[in-house]
Amino acid sequence: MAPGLPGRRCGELYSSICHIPAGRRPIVWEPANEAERLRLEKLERVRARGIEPYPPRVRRTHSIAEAIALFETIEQAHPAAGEQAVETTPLTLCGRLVASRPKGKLTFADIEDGSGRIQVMIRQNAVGEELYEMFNRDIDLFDFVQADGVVFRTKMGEITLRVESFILLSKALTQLPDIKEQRLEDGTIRRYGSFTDPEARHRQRYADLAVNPEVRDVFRARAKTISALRRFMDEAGFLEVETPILQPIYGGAAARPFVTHHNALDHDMYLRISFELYLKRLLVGMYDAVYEIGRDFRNEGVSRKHNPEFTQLEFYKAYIDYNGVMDLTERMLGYTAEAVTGSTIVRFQGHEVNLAPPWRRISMHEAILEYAGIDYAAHPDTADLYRAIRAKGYEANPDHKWGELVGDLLDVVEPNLIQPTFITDYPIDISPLAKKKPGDPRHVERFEFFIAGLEMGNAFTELNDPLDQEARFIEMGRLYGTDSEEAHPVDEDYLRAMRYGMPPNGGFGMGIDRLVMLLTDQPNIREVLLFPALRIRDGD
RNA sequence: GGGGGCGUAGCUCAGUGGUAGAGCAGAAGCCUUUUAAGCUUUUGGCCGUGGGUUCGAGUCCCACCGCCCUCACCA
Repeated sequence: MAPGLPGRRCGELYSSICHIPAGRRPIVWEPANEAERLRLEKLERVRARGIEPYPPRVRRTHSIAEAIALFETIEQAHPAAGEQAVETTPLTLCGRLVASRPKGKLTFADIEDGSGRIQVMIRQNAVGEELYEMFNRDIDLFDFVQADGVVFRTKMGEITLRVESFILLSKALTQLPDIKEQRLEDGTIRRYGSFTDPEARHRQRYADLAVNPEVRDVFRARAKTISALRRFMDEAGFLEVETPILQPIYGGAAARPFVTHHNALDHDMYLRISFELYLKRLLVGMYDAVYEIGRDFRNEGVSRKHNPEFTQLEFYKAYIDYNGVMDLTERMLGYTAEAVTGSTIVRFQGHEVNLAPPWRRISMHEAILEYAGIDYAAHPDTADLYRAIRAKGYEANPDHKWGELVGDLLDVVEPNLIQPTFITDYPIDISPLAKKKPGDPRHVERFEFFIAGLEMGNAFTELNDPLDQEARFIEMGRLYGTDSEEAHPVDEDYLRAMRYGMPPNGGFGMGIDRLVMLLTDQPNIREVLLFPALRIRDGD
């Protein structure tokens, strides 16, 4: 905030407290509005009462969920208590004040911690006039408090902490968006007020999480997803490894990298765009099955399905081909869906999909014939295929190679692939790391799989012929040679590794963010990233 | 990068070229079993930023910034 605007007085006050020389005042927070100014005044008033608003010591005997469970256990053990009040022994709870209903010398409020929410009852008689006044005058919504008391059930049937005393744990100087909840007869909760602006929610995710419990649930599901995948891989006999994120040569995908610079070594480095080439080196090193879960970085546009950094699972397993990878994929996702949602049947944006194996397997040729009505095998000439695509009314890039035109047709197919589907056997010129299909020089043993119209992952029978691989790298380099931005460097060390002998193997890569989108029914990747990439903006 | 939409109080949103509004939050008062508490009173605005048209712009025009959708890009 610029000097001279309202609230400056408080900034000056803080400057003087901090002994900042005049003219050298650093950036000091100043209240942005009347509500914040009043909160700052309250903080000073609390200090004036001789109370530290951010005390170093906390005591908590139970989480809120534990306290409620404890009460319910006691209540069930004394069913004949009748009119006799049932209550717990004294305990201490901590949490954020999220609702307050003062009624004269009695106040009902709600506090919330990470485990849940409970009503607290504060009576002037119980806590004394001074504390009671402080609670109503100086404690605001969203402050953190610690409260001692016993848990009982009110006349209205609400499990409640009857407060004997309390202390302020942390003063909130900025108000969060206020959201009220009404519990209906059937137990559902109706909410009033909302914090929904996606920009504000993503730039200030902490506020989003603080007031929107369902957003917290999304990231719990994300954590469960990753831990289920890891459990599945571990139990399937895979070794979890970590490979370099900072790489001297990037590869394994056709994406533009982020470039950075190592000062001491004085050379440029790249943030990885895939794990592939490092993980396959490990098969040369005689691990039979490896996987990695981690972040990839691609310097491309952002969209509903793309974030510049995203989380990927890749695995490579010796002595299987892409058919074996499909078997593993089905089982892995069925297992993960079950672990996260309790069922293999998942609802996503109005669709109901069943992730239980087996999934449909259909070749790219058949899929394009079925959904785009084009028999691309009947058009082996690039210009001919281009005309056939245009004749059907689809867009096509005239500069694309034959295999790229085929790949483009997948965009027509994709929205139709609602139930989990493996699309198999891709054109070779868009698949430089996959092994050729026997007896078919134009295709490789590769599949991608789609669920609810989303492309989820990519896998092949991995190419382990070092000379074929070298030829493909050179072809790639020639292809992209005209465009330095997309030039693909030849990874000589990777070729050397292959020349030592690489076992036949099947490899797999999957975007975990998209899987979380599917399992949490979120249509936008930003909703499953805690801090999605946003343009830098003043003040954020 | 192209096309479309949006940007007004802390939050969610109204607003016809003519005095900037509502609900909730906030403040003051009353209230000892409330629970979206209630009743009374009330504070709060660079209408994204900068130009322009006009007697007069939140509103119309242009540019820029940001967000959303979409296309392109993206194995």
